[in-house]
Amino acid sequence: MAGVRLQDVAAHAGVSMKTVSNVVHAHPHVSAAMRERVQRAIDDLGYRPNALGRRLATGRTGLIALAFADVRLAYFSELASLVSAAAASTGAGYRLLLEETSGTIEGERAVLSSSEAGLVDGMLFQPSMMSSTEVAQRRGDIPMVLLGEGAAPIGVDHVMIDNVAAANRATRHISALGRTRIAFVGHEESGQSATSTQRLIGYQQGLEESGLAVDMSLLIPTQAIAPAEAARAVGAALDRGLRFDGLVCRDDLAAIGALRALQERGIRIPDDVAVVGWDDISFAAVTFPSLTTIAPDMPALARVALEMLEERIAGYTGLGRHRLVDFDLVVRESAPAAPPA
Amino acid sequence: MAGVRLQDVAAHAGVSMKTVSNVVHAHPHVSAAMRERVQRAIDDLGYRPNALGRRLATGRTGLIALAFADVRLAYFSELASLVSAAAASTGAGYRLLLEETSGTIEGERAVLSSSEAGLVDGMLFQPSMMSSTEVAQRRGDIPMVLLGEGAAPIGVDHVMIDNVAAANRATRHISALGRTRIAFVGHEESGQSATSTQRLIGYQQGLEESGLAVDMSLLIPTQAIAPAEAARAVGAALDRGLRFDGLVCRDDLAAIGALRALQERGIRIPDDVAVVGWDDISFAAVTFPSLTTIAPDMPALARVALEMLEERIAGYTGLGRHRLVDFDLVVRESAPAAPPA
DNA sequence: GTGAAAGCGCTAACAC
DNA sequence: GTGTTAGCGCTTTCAC
Repeated sequence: MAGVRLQDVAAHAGVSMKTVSNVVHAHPHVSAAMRERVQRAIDDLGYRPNALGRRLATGRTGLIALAFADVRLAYFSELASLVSAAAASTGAGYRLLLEETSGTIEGERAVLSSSEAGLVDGMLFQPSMMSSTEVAQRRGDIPMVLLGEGAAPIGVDHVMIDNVAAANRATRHISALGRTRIAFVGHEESGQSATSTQRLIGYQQGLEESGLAVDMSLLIPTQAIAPAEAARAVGAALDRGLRFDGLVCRDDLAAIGALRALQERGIRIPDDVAVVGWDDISFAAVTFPSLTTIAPDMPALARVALEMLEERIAGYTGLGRHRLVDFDLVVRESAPAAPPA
Repeated sequence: MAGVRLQDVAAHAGVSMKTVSNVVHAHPHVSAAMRERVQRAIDDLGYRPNALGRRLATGRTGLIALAFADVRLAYFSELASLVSAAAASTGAGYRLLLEETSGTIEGERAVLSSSEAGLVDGMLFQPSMMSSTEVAQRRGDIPMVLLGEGAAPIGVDHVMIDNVAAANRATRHISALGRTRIAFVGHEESGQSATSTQRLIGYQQGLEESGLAVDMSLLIPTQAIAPAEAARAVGAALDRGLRFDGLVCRDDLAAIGALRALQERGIRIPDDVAVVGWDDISFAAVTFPSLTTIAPDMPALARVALEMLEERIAGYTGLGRHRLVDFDLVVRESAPAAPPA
């Protein structure tokens, strides 16, 4: 039955609204008899509290926005699922409002400047393009935690993994296999993201620590974050004669594309080229060969981000905190462990 | 500035709330001078209308729930992205609330019986387990459109593709390649879903129409909808001596797993076994070999579902409508087109 | 064209 | 323990 109000239940049970409210909220101080009487009225009428009324009165909506480029990217859908579960199991039982920015600056602006206030209690935002100054300007006063590699404004919390360290580790894993020409694929051709920049720095570090020279010709940029585009770029590089025996990929999507480009040309993985991906998306375990990849501790990331957001929602106004969560290198077939020395 | 109310703007501008409201809503009957004066006050104070107040007053929240098993499944994340875009571009500019059921009956119940009313204007729901009678009982009176293969209660709208026809088509595509032992993989071992049932019927039809006998031993069930599980099941079947030269997969996830199981054993695709998937998820185009697969017209599905939902939200109360959207067979490497006869 | 006032459904402080 | 009542911020009818 729609349109049954707290008022109606109270009238039906012959009590006041407050008493009904007490029963609905399982307040301790209600006599059993009263509780039963009210409950009967609730059931009779099929009463369901109206979320909006409650929310207006309490000022809390129980909703948090999760904003990122595109759910179709496996990394983000896995993040969304984790955050959704973590948010639901929090004390407040938050639900998730999904916001896609399509990775464009316009999309990101739209998400931040949505003219209405108060719809969500807070926001988890992974910018792709927006500078930290613009984030600072545009976010209203909504509690916010930033995800990912971009710099964070001074007052905003931020969670990420140490991308430089991870890329370094991936690169050294390949060099430990005795590979000496290690390429990198998947960074933007122009307008490079903070993510790519950090991973490239780590890659370079890894080469240097392995005693390998950095060779700019081994950098294979792509025009989009998509396997097909990575396949095209790697294929083109191979076809114009570029040779390498190891490949660090900006993400698993690039790795999957690279796998295809290599296999199409009869190049064996890992024998001829060892490949390391990034993100450990679920498909990484079932490609053939399966992908060795950097696995961010996603559950921790979701948890930490949500914890900080809850603190912000609760009123914490300290300076922006910067948290690193762990990562691991998951070793699979595309770049196996080095044989013991 | 937080906490600036319509009231405050009115006071600041020295006008009534109604006038401010008129300006905010770009009402025609406001003098230019007044409009400017009010606008200045809005800007001065940094006023942003509070979503909750508005929603309480209008009764519309501008939110719709999208409920399905798990966003991490590529089919669902692609659906979510499409629906999100379509919803945003609708007149009402709906935003998406993401609800995951984890494909369990408990999860589905939780989504339907969320005790609060009024949070969302309507709901798009793809049940995996719940019977149509239970859906009918549990959905309150919230406007709802069902997605997917399950039967719909009499009063509820429903969109899907013709699964029987699609499975038939997939099967005949393989038989047209001259294959005679065509297996099916990916249906549940027990507690079979409506989805699997319909696809199996179409598979059987396709065999019969191709003059092939149905052989129950060629049915390879899996214990979960996941590539790794399909790889295990197909691998086990091969290892115990099952032989087939064609494979219809319940979905692309099963197909990806099957690809791996076959390749691990040196079986060539499509030469030894032709494989057809289902859903045309983005990875289907970049596996090696790439997947021939059933491609539902997802944009149409999102559009039709949303249209019907909007009509329901607007008050339409007719009987449940049942809409089929188109599908196509996308031919790629894993099961190429038959050579001309 | 602009203003006053009555809700929308609920919560919570305060009184009984 | 239970009832009263004043909001939460906005929309909207109806006067002016």
